[in-house]
Amino acid sequence: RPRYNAIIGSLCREGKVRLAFGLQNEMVEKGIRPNISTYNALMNGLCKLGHVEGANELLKDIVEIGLYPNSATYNTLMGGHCKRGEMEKALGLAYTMVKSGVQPNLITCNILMNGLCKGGKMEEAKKLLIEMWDQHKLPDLVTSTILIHGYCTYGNMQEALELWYEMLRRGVVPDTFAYNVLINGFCLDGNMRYSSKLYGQIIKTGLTPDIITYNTLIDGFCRESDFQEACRIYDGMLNAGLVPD
RNA sequence: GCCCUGUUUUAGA
Repeated sequence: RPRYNAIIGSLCREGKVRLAFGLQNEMVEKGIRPNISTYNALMNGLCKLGHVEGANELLKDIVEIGLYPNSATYNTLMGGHCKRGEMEKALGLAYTMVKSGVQPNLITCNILMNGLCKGGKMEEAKKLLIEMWDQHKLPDLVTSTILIHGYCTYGNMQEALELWYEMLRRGVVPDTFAYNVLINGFCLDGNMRYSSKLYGQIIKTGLTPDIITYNTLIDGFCRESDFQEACRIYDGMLNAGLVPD
């Protein structure tokens, strides 16, 4: 069963939901009962395609079968609503979740945080962050990256930097993903000196810049009409053994 | 090694 779930999970992540449902049928035919993780994966696939109502129907099936929705079940649905900007529904689900005796976890918070930031509700996001501290759900790298991305998107680089340093002070270690977010923020801000500095930091800390790091920098230099530097970055990318996408 | 959260580029309307 775990093997089926793993395959169904990755199919759903790629949006091949039809195939995933086919595999689920195959499981049943072989007498393997799909468990909650199987259904969570399928719900995730539907949500990724924007079919949140389909995922909701699946939730009803889950309960009818006698399976118990867990935190991943609710998190998946909440993420689907957040992606459509339906924050009220997402928050309503958080309430349903608690009422059903399922504890929201850090991922629940991160999903809500992302929904708020993407919707431009940075004040609400800040409130959620405070509430997380109160509930002893310490923000992790993902939480911080979401908030930093939010501030970068709205051009508030000083707030983004403050959060970055606050995160470092807490001993959270950024990965290439997090660096990419901040680099992009400075690129959008036209501050290629800082972007380049951060690129250097990635390497200095023993991390590896990825294709997105390079794409971001190339785009940043092109926006500044510094095509010479953009080409140098491009060459650096090839030297690093990466293939342009 | 079963499921859920964070990053780049995207014309027109």
